Amino acid sequence: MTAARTRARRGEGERLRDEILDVAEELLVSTGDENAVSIRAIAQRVGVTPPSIYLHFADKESLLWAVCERQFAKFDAVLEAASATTDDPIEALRRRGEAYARFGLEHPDAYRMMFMARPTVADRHAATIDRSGGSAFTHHVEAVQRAIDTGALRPDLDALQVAIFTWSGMHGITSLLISLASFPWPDREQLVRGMCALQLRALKAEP
Amino acid sequence: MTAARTRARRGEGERLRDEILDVAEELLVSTGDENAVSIRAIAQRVGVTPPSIYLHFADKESLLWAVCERQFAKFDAVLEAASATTDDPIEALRRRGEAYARFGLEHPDAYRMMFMARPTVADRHAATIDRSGGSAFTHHVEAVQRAIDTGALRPDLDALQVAIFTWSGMHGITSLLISLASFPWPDREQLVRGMCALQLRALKAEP
DNA sequence: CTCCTGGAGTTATCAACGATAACCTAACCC
DNA sequence: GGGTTAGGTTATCGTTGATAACTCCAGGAG
Repeated sequence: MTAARTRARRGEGERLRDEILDVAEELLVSTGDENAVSIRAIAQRVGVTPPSIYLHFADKESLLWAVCERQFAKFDAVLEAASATTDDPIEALRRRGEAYARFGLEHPDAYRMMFMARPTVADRHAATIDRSGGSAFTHHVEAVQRAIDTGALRPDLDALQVAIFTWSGMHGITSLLISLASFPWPDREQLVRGMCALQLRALKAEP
Repeated sequence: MTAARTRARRGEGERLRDEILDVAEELLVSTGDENAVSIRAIAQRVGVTPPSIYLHFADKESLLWAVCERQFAKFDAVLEAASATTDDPIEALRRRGEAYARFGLEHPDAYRMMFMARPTVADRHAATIDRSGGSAFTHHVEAVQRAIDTGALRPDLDALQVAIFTWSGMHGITSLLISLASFPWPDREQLVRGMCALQLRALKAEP
């Protein structure tokens, strides 16, 4: 189907690994259906036979987690970029929150893999999560800490707990919007902004 | 494997349907793995051959949604019971929230089906959701409205929006705890209570 | 130039899954 | 007591993830 691949040279085996990841990612976003990402579909698109995949990935799950790892990097970059557009630590938190939801709604399948995966799956690949998701979470905790340090948020707050709460809030609205498509939601943007505002209201220092 | 079934009498066909649902539910909670709930596994446990399942359910998805419908009924009952233990509308909201999280954490697979299903799935069975999940949501909106009407929550709030926000918040913490099992969470109970408190703080009327 | 090692990828095959078509059969009604 | 039909079964299909065993060819050693 796809143009015949020329066999990779010695030591160039890694090339196929990257191609597989590219195709898997593209297949995921273009079809918008995780089930469409089958080992066979990937192999066909890459121009290779299914067993070749297993030369580079232990199983399908590992492959999907490798894709996930890439997404985490993008995700982290997007949030960091969003919060870097302002000096106000509260405004930075707001922009992080809105960017979070936007990322999830624009890449629902990636988001699903990152934050709504099966517990068994997450367990087996805990190391991957720690590496790739960990840095994004750390950045979030730091952003919260800055807001506490400057007195913008209540000083009695614990940055880690606040980070978890705000994360939960934005994850809640994002994942519900993704999963319950048939629910009669009001305007999405307004919901996201409202959720951000609600949480900040509870956390901001009294004037 | 299982004791040989005696063929159902005329008009008792529905009996098999119920047995299938019982087994599917039991399989889901006992294995804790949605993949373990295969048509074949169910059929074997019921003591019947796989095609018989299709006499009562159009396909696997419909079967799972029927299970889901039962869970929604339980879920709604649990939340209503929790909020009925107090007359204070704020306390009722808190108890609803904590009961929500407890239900999710105690029945993670059921919770996953109810609130974390695929959008395509949710779309095809939108009617089912509206019927079974709708009443639970309606009850929640009513609880919020009571709190607004008594002046416990800020009077400028819209009950529907507040219901969505509080739902999102509790769903956020619940689903993250379910999905990201390997994350180094602090104490679960404390997290859940903290999330409830945080949201109520933002919504309560000024003293 | 020849040999031969080992990295790269294929062919053949498995078991399990969801689903369907075609068939059987026991229960009930007249 | 014989047809009708609800309540199943047998046989089979296409697809999936996965593995064992083979082939092929680049490239270094002699």
